[in-house]
Amino acid sequence: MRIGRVADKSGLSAKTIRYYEHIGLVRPARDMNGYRDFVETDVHKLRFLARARSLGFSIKECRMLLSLYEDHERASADVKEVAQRHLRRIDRKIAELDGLRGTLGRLVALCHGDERPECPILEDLASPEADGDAP
Amino acid sequence: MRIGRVADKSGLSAKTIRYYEHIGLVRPARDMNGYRDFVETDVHKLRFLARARSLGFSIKECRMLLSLYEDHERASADVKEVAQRHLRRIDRKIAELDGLRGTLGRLVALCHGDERPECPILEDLASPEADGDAP
DNA sequence: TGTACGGATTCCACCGGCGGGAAGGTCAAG
DNA sequence: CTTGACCTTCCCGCCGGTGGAATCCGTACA
Repeated sequence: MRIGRVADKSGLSAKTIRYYEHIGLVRPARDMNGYRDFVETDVHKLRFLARARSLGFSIKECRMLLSLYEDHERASADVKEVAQRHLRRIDRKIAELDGLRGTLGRLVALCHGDERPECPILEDLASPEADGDAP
Repeated sequence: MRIGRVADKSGLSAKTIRYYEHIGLVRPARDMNGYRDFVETDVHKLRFLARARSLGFSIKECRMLLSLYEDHERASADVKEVAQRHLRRIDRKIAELDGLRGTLGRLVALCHGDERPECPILEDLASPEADGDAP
């Protein structure tokens, strides 16, 4: 199967699939003419990768998950640990963004947003003494 | 004032400050010996940039905010729009991460995390038919 | 037979926002 | 005179690809 078809079936772009081969995530065979020749297991792998990436796992984590997937002697604890680490990272990121949203939301609410130059947003940026929470 | 001192005062690294000069955010003078020579307004600008970056604004947005800051004829509406766009971006990102956390959290909860190879996480990655929400 | 076209190949460059580190210049203290 | 703390420029690398150029391959059609 050629790369275009695989792209359609996996949901990844041909570019991305070539990149994944480049970094060793898949190893498709080659035809006489030099074209990549993917078999079903390659497609399956690529779908796995697409799904894992869509859940926010890094390439490195995808590599680990893939090798766990292919290791039928694996312990589910190992998989779970990878996922939990990612979950904690997501939680940290959400907390960080929530903080930003709070601060920024307060500033935006304070700004009149009219033709005048006075602007609490710029004032905060220019002198971030406090957090804007003070009474 | 030399770059090390400015780094301390602004909270940015010397590397970052050089980079900001490179992309035209600051234009410090130079001493006879070639060293950058920052004045107070440079430091002020850099603190402004550090604060804006810490709120998650992109470099491009920082550039806009800085030019609005320096334009005393500005309309606060323009500043507010930049901030609101960023706010919406943050909200989208949070929503996305919340979705990931939901899916991933369910999968992690389902996984026994023991020595056995059975693993709902890998099963989902291998065949993402549904979202895991179906009864 | 020519040729037009869709798809494939390679390679190089670029994105943001820096960080690391090499190779060297400058200056004050000891 | 040397040490050490600075400073300079320069290029490479990170992540996870994307875009584009130049070049093949194979088929369909005139």
